[in-house]
Amino acid sequence: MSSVYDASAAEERWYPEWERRGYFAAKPNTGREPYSMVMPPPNVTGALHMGHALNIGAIQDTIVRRKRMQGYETLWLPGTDHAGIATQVVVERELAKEGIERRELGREKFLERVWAWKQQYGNTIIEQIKKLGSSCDWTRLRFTMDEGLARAVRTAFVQMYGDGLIYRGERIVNWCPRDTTALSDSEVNHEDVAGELVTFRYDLTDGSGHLDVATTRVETMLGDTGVAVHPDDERHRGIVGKSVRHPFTGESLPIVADQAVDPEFGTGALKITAAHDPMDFEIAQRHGLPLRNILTAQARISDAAPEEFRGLDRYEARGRVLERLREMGKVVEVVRPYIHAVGHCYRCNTEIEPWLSGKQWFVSVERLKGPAKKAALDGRIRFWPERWSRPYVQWLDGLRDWNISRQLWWGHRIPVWYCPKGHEFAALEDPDGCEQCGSKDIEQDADVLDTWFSSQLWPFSTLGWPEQTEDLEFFYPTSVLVTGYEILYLWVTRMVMSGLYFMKEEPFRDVVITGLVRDRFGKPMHKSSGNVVDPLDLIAKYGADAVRFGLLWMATGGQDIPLAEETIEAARRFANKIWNAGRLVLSVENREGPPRLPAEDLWTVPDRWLLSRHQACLAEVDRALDEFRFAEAVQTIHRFFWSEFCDWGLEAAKPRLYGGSEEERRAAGGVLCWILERTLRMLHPIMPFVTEEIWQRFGVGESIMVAAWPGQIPGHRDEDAERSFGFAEEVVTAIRRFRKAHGLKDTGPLAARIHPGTDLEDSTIAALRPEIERLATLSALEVLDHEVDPAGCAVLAAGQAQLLVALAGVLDPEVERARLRKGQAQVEAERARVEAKLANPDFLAKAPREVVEKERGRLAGLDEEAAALRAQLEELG
RNA sequence: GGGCGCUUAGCUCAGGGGGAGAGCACUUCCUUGACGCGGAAGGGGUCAGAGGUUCAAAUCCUCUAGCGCCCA
Repeated sequence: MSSVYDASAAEERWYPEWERRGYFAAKPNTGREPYSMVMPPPNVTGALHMGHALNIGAIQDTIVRRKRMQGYETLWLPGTDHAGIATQVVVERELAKEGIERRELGREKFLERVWAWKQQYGNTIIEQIKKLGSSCDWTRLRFTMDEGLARAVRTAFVQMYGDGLIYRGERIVNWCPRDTTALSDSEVNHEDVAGELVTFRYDLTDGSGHLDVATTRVETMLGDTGVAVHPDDERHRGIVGKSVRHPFTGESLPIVADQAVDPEFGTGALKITAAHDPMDFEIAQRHGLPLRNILTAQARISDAAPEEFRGLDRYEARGRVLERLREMGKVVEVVRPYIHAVGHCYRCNTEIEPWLSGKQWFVSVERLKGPAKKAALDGRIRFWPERWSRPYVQWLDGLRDWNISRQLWWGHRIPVWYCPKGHEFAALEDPDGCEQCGSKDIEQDADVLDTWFSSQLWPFSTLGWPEQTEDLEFFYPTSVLVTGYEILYLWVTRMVMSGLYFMKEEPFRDVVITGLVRDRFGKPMHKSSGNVVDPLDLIAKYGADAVRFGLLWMATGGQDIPLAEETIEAARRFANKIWNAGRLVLSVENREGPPRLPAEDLWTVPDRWLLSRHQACLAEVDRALDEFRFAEAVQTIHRFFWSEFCDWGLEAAKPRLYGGSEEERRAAGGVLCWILERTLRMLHPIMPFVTEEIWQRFGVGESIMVAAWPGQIPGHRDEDAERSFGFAEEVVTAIRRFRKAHGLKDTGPLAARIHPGTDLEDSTIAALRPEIERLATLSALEVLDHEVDPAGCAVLAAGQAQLLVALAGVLDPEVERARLRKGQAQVEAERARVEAKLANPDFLAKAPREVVEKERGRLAGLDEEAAALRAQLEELG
């Protein structure tokens, strides 16, 4: 075994081997309890980013590998999402390079191109996910446009349509002029923008005065068809029913009164642009005001506006309209900059235009949101961390109908047909004629469904729904879902609603919400900011195990993670540490068969101590992982392995390994071997490669991946051993510290004498003298059966014992005095604190007895230490 | 406007009612037969501020300030 662990060699060796042996594949009805999880499907257009590395590579794989080892029939189902807009844009861009426009090509040819693109590039991210070591069931790989999933989407649509949950209506939608499609409310990001607030003047047609209105989109006044005021607004009493004159068209716009107007905003008069604002639209509907759509799909001024503005884009028009109003003396005020929130497309970040785009399909959410809310309130769906359940519930409370029409070509086409007689019907199979009149002249709706309409079905459509498959029967509902909070509303809520609606059961029990991986300064990673870290680069540099371990180390409490590369680097060194500990243990314990603990009567104090610590570690790791607290699990393992197993356990075993009898050597090696093997299993879900690489050398099974998760053995907890070894550590540390204080070499000759102060100390010294001598590199540790006059010696603090080191003339008394005074200061500070506590009668009366006892014991120890230090200083003069 | 999170060592962050922790960085020493990607010892913090609850508060409550996010 090389002294340096080679991560990439292990990765290349084991991943294909695991997959080849079928370890990743789940089987329904094996008699085992199911544990299932669907992978949030990344976009086919996507490349692996740090979020995937965290969610998929670190968290999800850790969960499923552990569950698999725990004996569950574990399914982790992977797949990709067709990502309507994103994919269409990618292919359009490709066509543009050839000078082709999508519409010239036609729908059918265009879709052929998209499929061709998907065949060629759609699996890129799948291959990248494998680099993380992800143990998903590739035999069940799904794509949201697969035949089976298309069937599921159609079934879902037809069922909801038949149930009256899907309807068609004409309303203002969120329109992205770049992608020329409508978006749902969830796909719009509101961002503050520095714009302008223009107040301009409409003259009353009867010449009796004027009305001032304010807007941030002054160009929309080209589509104004009225003005509204609040019915109770004193300022505007008497003008309701009158009208104003449009400065460009000369048309007269009625003044109406409506409760929806906010009298606090601006002058309290609201210009009504019915075709370009949702609230204006509603007011217009109530008062019978006309609609005038002055924008084209590309957000240019349409022919419905006065000629001088036609063809301008919305921003040009904004300037031109203001300029013209100014010329006419109609501008009252311009506030600039005016900070206000503007909707942006979540795919391309273009400013959204509220727009009337003709009839669109909507999902009515009234009947869906109640059950989804109740599932969380009743605890049938649990969020980790719990604090996410409130935003989930509140979002459902405020949820409005969901626009599912997309004016795209790539996606699931809406399965609704129309005939010339005005009939409309939804159908599972492509129909030959109109359901109602039989007319052959039918036409399918041109639009496709929102991508999220298909992904909301993911937890059951991937298992075969609407067919009652074995998979569906066995693995639904799934056990857990892991995702970032950025798609909580877009996706998680909708899966719950549709899972409850179609399956009558919530789609998962636990929802683990993770933070976002940010750059080292806490800024979001963006291509435009140039701060994107590629997980594949990190894997190449540090190994997949280190990336996983490092990410989990940082993944605390669902907080965002500022990516600290040093932590990944530290994780790589940890992998190397494990490797080398493995080398040591394997070199001394070279045997056949499973690691077996030696008979209990052969266990020494260090053995019992290490077994106890190992047990404590395992209990803590189990608890942390059961509660999805990955960082705690990682910290616990790191501390146990490095500080306890390596620094103390292996070192304390060396006297027996290298200087003991054959029986001692075998016993010591056996314990280390047994603990290491189980620790590897405990660590395998997090660091699959290095653990497999070492575990294979034990020759105890075909793969650690299919080995059992180590069970807890509470009987191995041993408080006596912990106390005893703790005392030995104190002695060793005291001597090392003394040596450093005097500038002595760590390995120079030094002898010490000790008189144990308690039975426990006595037995510890009796049992561990060789270990203490080795760890403290003492030439000898002499055991005294009585206290002695410390004249000429340094007295060191260790428990209740008298620990003496000969000053032997070579030591500088000044240095020794400084050392003692420093100790005195520390002891005094600590003593004052403890004494004050014990002087408080309330503390004595009300604190739990063990806490009081602990403080008393502490005070006694400090008193002795102080006395010894004082005596020492007197001795030195 | 409503909600949520954060503020702890030089840096990045854990912890979450009873002796302030980790990684990195820093100082000093050590080629001791797993590892120098290592070992040993050490320096460094009125746990954002103010009140409150409690025998006891970094931790619970209230408020304030700053930073960030979500929703309207």
